[in-house]
Amino acid sequence: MARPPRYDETQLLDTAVRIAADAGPAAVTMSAIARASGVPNGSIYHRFPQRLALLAELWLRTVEHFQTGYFAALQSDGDPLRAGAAAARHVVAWSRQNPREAAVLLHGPQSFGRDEWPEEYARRADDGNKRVLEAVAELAERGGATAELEVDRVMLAVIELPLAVVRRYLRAGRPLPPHAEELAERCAVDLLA
Amino acid sequence: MARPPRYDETQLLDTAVRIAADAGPAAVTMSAIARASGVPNGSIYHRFPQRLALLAELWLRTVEHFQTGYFAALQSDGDPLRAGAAAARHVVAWSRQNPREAAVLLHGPQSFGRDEWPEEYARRADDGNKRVLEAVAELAERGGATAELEVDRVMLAVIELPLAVVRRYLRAGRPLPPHAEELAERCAVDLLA
DNA sequence: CGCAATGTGGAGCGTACTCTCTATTTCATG
DNA sequence: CATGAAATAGAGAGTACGCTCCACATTGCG
Repeated sequence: MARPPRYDETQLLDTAVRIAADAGPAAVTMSAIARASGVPNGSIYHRFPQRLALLAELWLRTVEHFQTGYFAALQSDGDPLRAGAAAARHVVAWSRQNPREAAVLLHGPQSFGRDEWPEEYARRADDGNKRVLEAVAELAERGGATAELEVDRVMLAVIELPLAVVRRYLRAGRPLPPHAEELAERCAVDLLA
Repeated sequence: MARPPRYDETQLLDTAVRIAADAGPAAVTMSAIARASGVPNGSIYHRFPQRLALLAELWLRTVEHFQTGYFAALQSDGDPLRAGAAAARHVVAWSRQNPREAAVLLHGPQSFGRDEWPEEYARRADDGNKRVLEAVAELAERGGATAELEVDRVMLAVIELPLAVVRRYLRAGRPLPPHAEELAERCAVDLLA
């Protein structure tokens, strides 16, 4: 016995991602989302109690979307070298298929107000981070890397380095070249070997 | 026959760098600089005609400061492998000595309004970029790399990868660990070999 | 000392943004 | 059809920021 919702969070977050990718996180204002989506100002506050909650959801939705595929790639192969290669390749491939979400990822949580998020969101972000760190640490162990410097190198190979490849092109406003996956995978393998 | 200046650009830019490093580029407002430096609002506009000019100078001063040492490292050795290793190590060492400026570097020019800079500043930024690209391309050539994928790999090894090492720690708010230089150099060598 | 030249300092205008508040709309149900 | 729960819509209060303006201060020089 109630009026059905006319807008949903997804629609608003999609608009917010588009704005963030095109004009940076600072441009993701409630007014901008209202203008771009046609949803009135007040209706947005019906879905998100405050701007920081919207930014937090925007970040978490994006990073969690990324991580599902990333974990799958990391565990796709028993051989740690091949698993690492698959993970590195996945980062680039996913970014190619989701360039706007990739742009969000590259900005990092701080740009979306991470330090002022309500506890609940901060915890969700920490959990996700922890899962990634554990998965990569396990990969390093399977590969025989134990020293801190060795683990750092694995982390670099399967996360930071492929992201650096993506960043290099997206920051310049250019699309990813066809050989980007190849580049990231080969470099990752070289660092892991 | 005139009143001597009481404040100078350096003082204001130093404050701006501190704010940018601690709270992000968006926090670098004219009001924030005025509050943090004790220089009145109006006096800042005596040095910088508009906010974007200040942001542009902040970015350019930082990146040019970085590049002087970087070029020296790139040309420090005739052997391309050793030169690349020195460059990678320099990126980390410089970031360790200048953590706030390094934080600025990691944000990238877009975060400082690059797309809306007056022509003059945009050109200066382009020139600096071009010099770096040329220097790295020359290094790649000396190392026998000619294919586009090979040049990209060199670019990754001597710029993006060491920056990724720095980013990993600074983004988390932690200081660079003692072995960071070693990590960046070894990984760079592996990618160059 | 008076003058010209340059720098200062802070009040304040216009704008944009976050968030609130409330009248209004919509729909399942009795 | 009347009712009430849930959602909408948009005006507007409060705040911060970019930038302007101009009365005033500080110097070197004649």
